[in-house]
Amino acid sequence: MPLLDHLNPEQLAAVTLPNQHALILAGAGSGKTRVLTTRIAWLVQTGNASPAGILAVTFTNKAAREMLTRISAMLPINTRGMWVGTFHGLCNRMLRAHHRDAGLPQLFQILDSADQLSVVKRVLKSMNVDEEKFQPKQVQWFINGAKEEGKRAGDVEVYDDFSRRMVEIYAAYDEQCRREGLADFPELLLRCFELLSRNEVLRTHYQSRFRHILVDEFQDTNRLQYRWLKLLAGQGNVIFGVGDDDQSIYRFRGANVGNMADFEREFKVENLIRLEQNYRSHGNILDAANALISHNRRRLGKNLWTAAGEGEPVRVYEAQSDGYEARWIAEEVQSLVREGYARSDIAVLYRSNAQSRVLEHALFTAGIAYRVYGGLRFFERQEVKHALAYLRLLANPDDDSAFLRVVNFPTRGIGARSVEQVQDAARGAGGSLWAAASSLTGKAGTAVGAFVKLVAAMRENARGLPLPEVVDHVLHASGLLDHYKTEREGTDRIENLEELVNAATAFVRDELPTGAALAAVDQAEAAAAPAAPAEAPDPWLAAFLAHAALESGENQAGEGADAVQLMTAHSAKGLEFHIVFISGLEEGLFPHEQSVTEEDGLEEERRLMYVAVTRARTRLYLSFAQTRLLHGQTRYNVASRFLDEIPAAVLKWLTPRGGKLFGDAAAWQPAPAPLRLAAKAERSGPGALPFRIGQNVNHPKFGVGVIVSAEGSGADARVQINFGRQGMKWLQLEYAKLTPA
DNA sequence: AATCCGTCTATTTTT
DNA sequence: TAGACGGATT
Repeated sequence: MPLLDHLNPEQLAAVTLPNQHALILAGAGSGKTRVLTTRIAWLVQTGNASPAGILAVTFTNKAAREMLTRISAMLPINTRGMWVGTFHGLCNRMLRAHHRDAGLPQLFQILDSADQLSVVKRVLKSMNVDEEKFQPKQVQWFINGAKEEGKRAGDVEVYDDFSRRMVEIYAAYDEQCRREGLADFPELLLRCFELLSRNEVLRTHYQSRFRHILVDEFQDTNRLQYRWLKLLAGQGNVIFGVGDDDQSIYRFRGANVGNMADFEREFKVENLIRLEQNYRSHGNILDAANALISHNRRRLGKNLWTAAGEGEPVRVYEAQSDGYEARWIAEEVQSLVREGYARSDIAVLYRSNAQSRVLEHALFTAGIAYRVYGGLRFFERQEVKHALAYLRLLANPDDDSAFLRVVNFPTRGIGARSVEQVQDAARGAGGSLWAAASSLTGKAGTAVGAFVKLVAAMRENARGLPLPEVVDHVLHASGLLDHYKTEREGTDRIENLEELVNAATAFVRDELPTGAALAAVDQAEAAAAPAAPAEAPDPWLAAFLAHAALESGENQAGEGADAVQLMTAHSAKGLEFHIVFISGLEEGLFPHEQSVTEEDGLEEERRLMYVAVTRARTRLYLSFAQTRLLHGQTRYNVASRFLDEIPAAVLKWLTPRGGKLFGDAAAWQPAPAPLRLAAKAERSGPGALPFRIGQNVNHPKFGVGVIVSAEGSGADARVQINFGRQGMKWLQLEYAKLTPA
């Protein structure tokens, strides 16, 4: 079967497994997506499954899209009947189809994290809660955490006044969302889970439909997602899970690697296949990765190998400072480009976003085009959010969040007190702001009345128009375009607003089968759903709004440009590059200092490093700096322990190793102590200190460290030394047996 | 309604 | 150090 050509034995075994639960441990670069998509194609082609019997779930829209594209290339069928999408996308699809059973309005709106935060703030205000004690972010975190545990406010355990109040806030928040017809991200999951567990008819319907459930990135699932899968699997359906416990780097947002082991145990998985052949990296890079990850205790176990040669050694560079490190990277990039590498083949990775600054500066100075990942996405821009708020108000007048966002934007003389009046009236009547505003201003002439009339007119004029024209009408009628025309920096914003019309056009054209749009279609075919009401609101508008919330859009323009790629190690997951720089390999930074106090934190950092290392195809650079400016202070760091965990045999030090004079000594200059600290040390008297600030020293018990500061003189002389993982210590010079390292 | 100023904070992120 | 945010000012 041509479908199965060019698969290696393990991939082939995985693809052609019988209809039983399976867990595929897919190492980095082992052809995971290929196995997943070929498995689906194989199931359909052999008649083991019908397209409609397949549900495949991923974490990102990008991954879902990629899967659909590849399946379409392998199978000459319409992939429409297949449910391929993100957890949130699929839940949204199900909730739209059964909104009545789920207790949601047909046009419920989806809150992204920022929207959710503003609802939380609003609730806190209305409850007169001290925002110092109950910080909105923390409340949001609490609510989402509870939802991901499958708990409603009534299910959360209360152990003190604080948690009691927290639960009250949670309850009030959920009530507010219900009133406004809103669902936040975890709500989509939880609501869908509750729908299926409470409604036997629906559960049976979907259980008998999705005979094959395929899960991508199993290690990233949270508890609720796992339970959702279990529920859908029922007794007879088959789960095909693909994941890599060594690449689990999202525990901080609820991912639970333990789900893999639980799956294996609870489903009595007998088919466990390891994909260990790596098609991405050269041998030395894999050796480095394998050795590094072998320091983790809790693993399912896996060792990557490659048929490619060992390739180049892993290059290591020690810089005096973060600035020097960045400059060196820029120079190296320049010579690579001269060698013929495309800039886009090169990635510079770092642990935290703050590090991008120096790198950007160096690249900019060197005149190298670069692109930074992260930052504001298209649908998160304020002008786009404003436009979407008008659209939301058209679709659902009860959406107070949308109302508040645009009631006075562009400014139309509705001040805080007018808004408060409306809010009071709404509270009194138990209705929405929109309802209160319309009844309050029966006699027009007031500013609020004008706003109500404006939106009502917009709704009327938009009725029956195709989606892009609805968007276009709203942009004009709302005054958003005029507003940004008068603003100094408004040109970009206007472009984005015009882009929103394009997005709507593209949305209608492509019907993005990964999620939202199909909801409208499902509605008709949903077995258990009652007939749609005669005067259905524009399903396209609702679908587009869901799309905007679920898929926040490209990070930035310039996607395809030939530029060096700058990103965090987290964002690099799933990508690959010919050349990879991992910068800032210092204790406290990578591994991050906050991680050592967390349970299993260090192992997660190591997995993150493993992810970073395995992004490289042909060449990998590791670099660190002796000093780094952090929060406006110079920090003296020691090299990351991760460097020690990579076998010396695969490393090639470009600078003398560990400060000792190895190799090309001329290339290495001792770090000059920053002036401020040097002066402080000098105050203790000339000759008092046989050591220099910033110097590497050896301590018989604590090992190698860096002198960070000093005080006192003579017998009182003390030095502060950063021993990295041993921590920061003050040592009395007289007693401490320090030797230069 | 826009601007200024002081205060606070500072891992990682998708949906 | 710098950037974001909230409150007070103009």
